[in-house]
Amino acid sequence: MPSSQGAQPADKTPETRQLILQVAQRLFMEQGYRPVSTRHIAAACGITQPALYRHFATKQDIYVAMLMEMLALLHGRLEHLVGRHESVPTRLHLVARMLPATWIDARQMFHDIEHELDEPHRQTTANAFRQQVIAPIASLFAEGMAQGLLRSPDQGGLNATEATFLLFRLLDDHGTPGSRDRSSLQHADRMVDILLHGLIQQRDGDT
Amino acid sequence: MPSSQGAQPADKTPETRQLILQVAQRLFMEQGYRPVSTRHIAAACGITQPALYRHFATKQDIYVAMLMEMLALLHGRLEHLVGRHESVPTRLHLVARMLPATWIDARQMFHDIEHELDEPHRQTTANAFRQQVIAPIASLFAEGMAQGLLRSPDQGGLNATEATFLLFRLLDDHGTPGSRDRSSLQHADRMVDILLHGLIQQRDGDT
DNA sequence: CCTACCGATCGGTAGG
DNA sequence: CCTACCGATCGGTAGG
Repeated sequence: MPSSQGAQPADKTPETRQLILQVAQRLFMEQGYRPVSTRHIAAACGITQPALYRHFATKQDIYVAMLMEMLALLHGRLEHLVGRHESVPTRLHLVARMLPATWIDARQMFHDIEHELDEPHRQTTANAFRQQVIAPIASLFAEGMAQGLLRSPDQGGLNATEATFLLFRLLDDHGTPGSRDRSSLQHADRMVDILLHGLIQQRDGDT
Repeated sequence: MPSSQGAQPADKTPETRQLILQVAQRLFMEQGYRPVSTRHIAAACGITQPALYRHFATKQDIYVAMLMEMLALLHGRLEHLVGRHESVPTRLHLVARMLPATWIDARQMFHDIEHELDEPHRQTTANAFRQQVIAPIASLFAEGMAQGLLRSPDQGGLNATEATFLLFRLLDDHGTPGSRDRSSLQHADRMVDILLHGLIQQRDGDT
């Protein structure tokens, strides 16, 4: 009996892990955490469900590992945009235009992190999100405040981190009617414009 | 055999239905749709789970009935505030201050409506929400545009419905750090102020 | 990497 | 309004 070490046609493959993460990303981003069962992921990978557990200890670990890859990708793009030699508003527009393409559905993701992960996994993802995504964007807002361009908290504005979370809420247009035919680039530009200038009519012409 | 009509100590009670809705509202608003099982609701009401089905055909029906009561309450308060003789910005502040108290967690509710209800129930709730909540607030934005106070879509602004959804997204501060010690009234005022004037520094002093 | 299976939980029904 | 129970699905494990 000691001939069964587990060496089928494709066992312990190191690339299967990447396939799982790829498939999991697509499914989790489309449907959220709960509705995507470990059996769904396995089937989409062409393996059985228990085989998943040779690469990840729990379903939560699959989700977190996938999220980490997404955050790393996003971080690279953010650093690139934030470091450009452009005005703060211009760079805010660039960031806002890039985010929805990489991000897909931030609202769903926040919901899953809050409600489906246990405390350790929640801590891990929250920290990574803060460092890789929030921090770069917040530095942009901070720069605008240092220049006197943006209102600081004591001038009726927000601190840099609050402003960043607000930007995320603005960009999230799921459930808004008419969001289908509007291009996401137009929407991003519009939201940044309103965030900067507000809805009140500017008086540079007449009324 | 026609002696079993079902008449235990407390059967078919008409007030049990109200108790169920009351309990369901508390649980659903605290935890969301999925985690609150029909057994939880029944236990909190002091009855068994199958007894629920004497008052509601499905779990979704409980949720929708509860939502309808909340929307009706909210509608009354909105009509009252919107009809006041105050400026549009003042009434927007009043509405923004009232919403979080009645609403609790709009993000969770939207998520549940989208992901946990089937198409008929989703339609029902979406229509009620649009008519009882969105419409009154949108009329306020429309009034502001008619006065030339707020930017219309062709002036870089939003139409009244889009502006209303945006207001909801602004008021939703779940997950924002520091949202614990900030009073919800302060937060509401701040968000309306930013929605109206933006984050750009106004030049009415120097700089 | 597989087959087989566990314990738990769910919404809902049968039958009285 | 109750007891008892159904069929389905879930995450995860045993054992090879």
